[in-house]
Amino acid sequence: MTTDTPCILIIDDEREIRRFLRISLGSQGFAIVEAASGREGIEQARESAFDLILLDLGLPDMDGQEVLKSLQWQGRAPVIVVSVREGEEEKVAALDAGAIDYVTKPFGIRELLARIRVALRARGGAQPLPTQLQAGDIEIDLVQRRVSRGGEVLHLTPREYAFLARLAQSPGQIVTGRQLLIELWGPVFEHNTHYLRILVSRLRQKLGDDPRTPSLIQTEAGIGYRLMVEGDTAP
Amino acid sequence: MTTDTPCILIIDDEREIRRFLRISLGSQGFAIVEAASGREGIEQARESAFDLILLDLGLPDMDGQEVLKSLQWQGRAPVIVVSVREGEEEKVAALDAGAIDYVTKPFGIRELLARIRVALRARGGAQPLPTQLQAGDIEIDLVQRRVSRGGEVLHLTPREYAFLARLAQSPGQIVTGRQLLIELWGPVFEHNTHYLRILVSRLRQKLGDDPRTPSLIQTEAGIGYRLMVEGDTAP
DNA sequence: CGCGGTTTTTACGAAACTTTTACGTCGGCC
DNA sequence: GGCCGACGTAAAAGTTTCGTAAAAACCGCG
Repeated sequence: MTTDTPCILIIDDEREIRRFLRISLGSQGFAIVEAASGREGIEQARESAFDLILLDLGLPDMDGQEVLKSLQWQGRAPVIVVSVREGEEEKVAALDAGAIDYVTKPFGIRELLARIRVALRARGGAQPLPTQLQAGDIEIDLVQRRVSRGGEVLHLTPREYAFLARLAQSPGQIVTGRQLLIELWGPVFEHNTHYLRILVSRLRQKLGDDPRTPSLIQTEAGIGYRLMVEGDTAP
Repeated sequence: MTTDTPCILIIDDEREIRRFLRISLGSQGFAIVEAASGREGIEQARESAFDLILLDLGLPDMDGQEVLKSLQWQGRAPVIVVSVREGEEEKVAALDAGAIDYVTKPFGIRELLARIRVALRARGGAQPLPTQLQAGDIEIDLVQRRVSRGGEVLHLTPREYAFLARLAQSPGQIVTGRQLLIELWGPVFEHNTHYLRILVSRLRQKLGDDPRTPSLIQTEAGIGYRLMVEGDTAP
């Protein structure tokens, strides 16, 4: 369940809403399962484990409170209620019935996404290693601001770390030399490409990466650099 | 801490709001502590453990995001943001900065109470924060406000202890010099970096830590400091 | 007021980091 | 082959950041 692609169950009877959510959430890297009725939703939730459930309270076949209650079992996924009803009593009832959040339609998708992130953070974020990625025998921990090689901690200068962290934020993708210069030094330094070469040289030495056959920091001549990673655990 | 009377910290500059919340929440059996400024709030939060923090983003002395960031250490209390600003960007920024909920003023007190119950409910399953940690032959007890070396209690000045305690609250992580200055001295002292150097120098002497090969307080030049603790190499 | 403990100011040598400078390498192309 | 451009490496020079000591200002307290 809590793999690199969080799985979300959407329980809503309106086809349009489901479509909207499926597209919006899907583009954020979530796996989506849909249910068009309370009965179907409860069934789905029983059958497989989800990381989060989005529940519309205004379902035709069952009372929202009933559905909420049915979703409360051990090891359940957190439920965010999405509803047209703004009444305070509704909200209190839903929250006290086990929902962890209540969003009223129409809602901003960006806010909903942020609240989903909160819910997922609260659920799996208890572990002390949320944003960590591996590339060969190199480990990059963006929370602890630490890079280690085979368990041994490496000491990187601020610039070196900033460079590596920037590449790590776009794992596997090319980052333009120009972009790196602008982001790390400022727009004025856009053309000081030799800064990058020196930085990369020192970094490769510290990381133990052969520039002839680089397995970590790859040079794309005339373009920029890219960080090769394996099975990245993106946030 | 998590006894039968949950303790809530209210950070808001408006006296009326504080009064209203104190009465409303107090009648529900919560213990209330108030802070009228961001700085005071951060201090309170650092000194004692709360079950929940209610934070107004529109504080006069500090930027809301700054306060929120400063409240994000290990074993922290969940933060519910209370704000007059309705903008979606504001909400997203606050939620992504670590808040677990965002309520816009004016709010219904019943809804706020329900959301508080949700937050406390979620916290129940959280891991107990380490109030005592070891680093080499140094022992730090955050409850008793005591630091000892090989069983012998060390005498630290208030500033020295505050510094060490702040590092201890994010064990293994880097704490920015800027952040330390803001949290220990106030936003005005953001650039007095030499305060930190002097403090660290005296601390290392007392703790018996060689600055050339520090095993306790590690300097990350240009960034900040980090406290090395037992088993810090992330599993 | 004077006192002990603490914080802040002041000053300077040492260390770390960045930038400059210089030179070597690889590969394409006339 | 030899020139050229893009890249990699090494070491020196320059700049910023650190660590430490000592003196001065501050502060609560008897």
